[in-house]
Amino acid sequence: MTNAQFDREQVLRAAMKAFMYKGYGKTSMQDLKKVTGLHPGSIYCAFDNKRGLLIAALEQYRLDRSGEFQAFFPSSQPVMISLKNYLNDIVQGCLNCDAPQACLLTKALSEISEQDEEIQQIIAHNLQAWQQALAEKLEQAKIQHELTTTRDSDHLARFFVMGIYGLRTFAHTYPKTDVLQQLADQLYSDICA
Amino acid sequence: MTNAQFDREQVLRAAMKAFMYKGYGKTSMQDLKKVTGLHPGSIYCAFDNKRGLLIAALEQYRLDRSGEFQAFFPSSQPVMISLKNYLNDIVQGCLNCDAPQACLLTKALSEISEQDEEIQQIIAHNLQAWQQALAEKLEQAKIQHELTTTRDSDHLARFFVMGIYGLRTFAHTYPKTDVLQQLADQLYSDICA
DNA sequence: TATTCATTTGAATGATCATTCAAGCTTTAT
DNA sequence: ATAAAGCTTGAATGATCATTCAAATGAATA
Repeated sequence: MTNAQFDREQVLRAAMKAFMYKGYGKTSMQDLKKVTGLHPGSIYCAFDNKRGLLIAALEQYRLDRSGEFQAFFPSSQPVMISLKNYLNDIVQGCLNCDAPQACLLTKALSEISEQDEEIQQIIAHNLQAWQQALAEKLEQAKIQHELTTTRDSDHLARFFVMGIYGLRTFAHTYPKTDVLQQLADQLYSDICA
Repeated sequence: MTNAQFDREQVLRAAMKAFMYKGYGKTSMQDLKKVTGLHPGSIYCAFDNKRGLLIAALEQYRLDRSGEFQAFFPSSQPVMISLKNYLNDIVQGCLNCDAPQACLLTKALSEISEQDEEIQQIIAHNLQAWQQALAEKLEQAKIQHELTTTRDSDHLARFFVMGIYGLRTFAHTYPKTDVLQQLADQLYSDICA
């Protein structure tokens, strides 16, 4: 019943990419067959159905992004420097049209939120975990006196993620480096103030 | 060939609502038949096809929102008061689950952007027109000395719309009045600063 | 080598979709 | 009242979709 003949991570990353590019609804099983190299039967055996594949891909996305996030914050470096690098990386990601232009989480959230409560919960939970991780970094920055503000770390983190959601949407309408960078810089300095 | 036997605006608003709720892809012609009260043949006669109906609905949405926007800024009232009211109204809109939770423009942008260049252009154009209208209001506020900042009105307007995009996405993950209001207030005061 | 068992495979299935169109109906003009 | 024209109607069409399953294949054991 279960199997692991194929590279699960590679399959999930291929599915992720397809879902990000076309959206969940418009990604057909034929598309998924093509990009994963798996035949329909194998996909159904491993993930139950298309929805199961999305759920597994969301989990892989969470793992990948979580690792990526932590890698941006080495203990050897001031937190706020890392945060700026992280933000700049997101700006670059918005401009790189070939790769995942949008975040899988926000893309899927926008598409599915009204239709599938369970998936909405998964996505909301992942986004909140990301926000919480950011809040922890900001709290650490406050403790290390890199960041001096009376505002609550949770409050700051919420505003920061809101800004990034907005930045990604904005990039869809106007993908120019300088404007996006300016917006990101403004967001960063509003956090510091 | 052409006809106007039915109430075009009413039909387009019904279609808008359906597209906002289910998304373009998942809204079937049967759904559209149900909500518009029009038979498939009539829809094809009036709008060519489903895509044509979307384009017409986007135009109606632009008209509706444009009127709504201007109504928020009566000349009898300070611009910045109107802006705050407008922002608060958006916060309420994010919480009103029954009605268009999301903006049709951003919802369609997220779903269609990679697939249909022409529709992407229409949406991007509409969003930029909205941003431009905001920039004009901010410029007016500066002239009337309601707003004292060295920052460019275009820059401010971009940051503002970015914030609203982000607010709407945030609301999908965490639709609590107080948190959204706090984020909106923060956005407003960051514009003023 | 022969046999058994699990996996892979892709064609078949049934549902749903956007779109079309010919028949029926209403309206308008004479 | 009659005829012509256009509009409404919803069943039919052909394509595409997610999903299934029986046959083919390969691996493992004896």
